[in-house]
Amino acid sequence: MQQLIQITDQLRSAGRRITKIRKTILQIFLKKNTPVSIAELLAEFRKQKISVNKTTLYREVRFLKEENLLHEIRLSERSVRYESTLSNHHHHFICIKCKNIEDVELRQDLEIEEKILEKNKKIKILRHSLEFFGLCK
Amino acid sequence: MQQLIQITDQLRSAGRRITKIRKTILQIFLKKNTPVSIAELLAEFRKQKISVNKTTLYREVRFLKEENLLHEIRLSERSVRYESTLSNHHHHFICIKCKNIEDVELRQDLEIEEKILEKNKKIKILRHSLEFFGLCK
DNA sequence: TTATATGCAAAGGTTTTGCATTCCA
DNA sequence: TGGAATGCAAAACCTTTGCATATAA
Repeated sequence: MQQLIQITDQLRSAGRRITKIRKTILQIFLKKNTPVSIAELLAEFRKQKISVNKTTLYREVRFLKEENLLHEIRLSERSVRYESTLSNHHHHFICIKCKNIEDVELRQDLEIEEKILEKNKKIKILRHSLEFFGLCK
Repeated sequence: MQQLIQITDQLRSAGRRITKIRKTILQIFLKKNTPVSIAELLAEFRKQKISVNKTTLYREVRFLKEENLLHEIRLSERSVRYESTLSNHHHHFICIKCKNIEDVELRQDLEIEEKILEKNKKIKILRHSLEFFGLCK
């Protein structure tokens, strides 16, 4: 996987180590295309029979966020979710019944609206987060 | 306040009581135009020297949400925020430095995009949540 | 060999629950 | 008077912290 090598090189040159746990986390995020919670990460580790402490996962995920490799998403649940920053920019559709999360893309994204807002309000927009809620099936 | 009378009538005819606490909560939400957290509600009660327990606030806010009078917003912080459903549909801009929240409106909202998504994905969209993050001043 | 990564236990912050009591219609 | 609302304490849940130990480079 090209992306994984690129990331591990980046981390290594910043003096970080590529441990089994860190590599597994990166692989999970590169494989999944919907946002992942810590609980789901833990479950995936259990499934792969790799032992890990939840504190480590919390710490890792925060670290990867600081490295700009993950970003945070808060949906209508307590726990936070994370998603790889390497996937194309997109939004989410969440089914309020089955809680399933799907990626969605807009035909035309929000750059134009952002430019207008920046000008009118004299602000600088760095990112946005857009979620649609409804029913699937 | 016209809106308050309308709401209290609605609640009363559903067999609910208009207590001082409930009325105060409603007034706070009708006055504020940005999303309010439980901690902020508590502070506002203290300011008005009205005694209230935080459990009551959590319960009230959930009740008002079930009555479709409030809806929930999750920004990049632990606690949930609530906002009156009676205010015009809008989005939010959050300054990542000073944490200030501002209402923003799009020149053209997302109905068209929603229709396209509904058709392409065979889903039903009920609502959306859009937040911009950046820097103010 | 040494800074980085991990595990464990405990603490912290937010939200919910159970139950007894109060109070509005 | 009876159902609704409230308060209080404790529990539940998610996340962070402190510190000791292990480990990759």
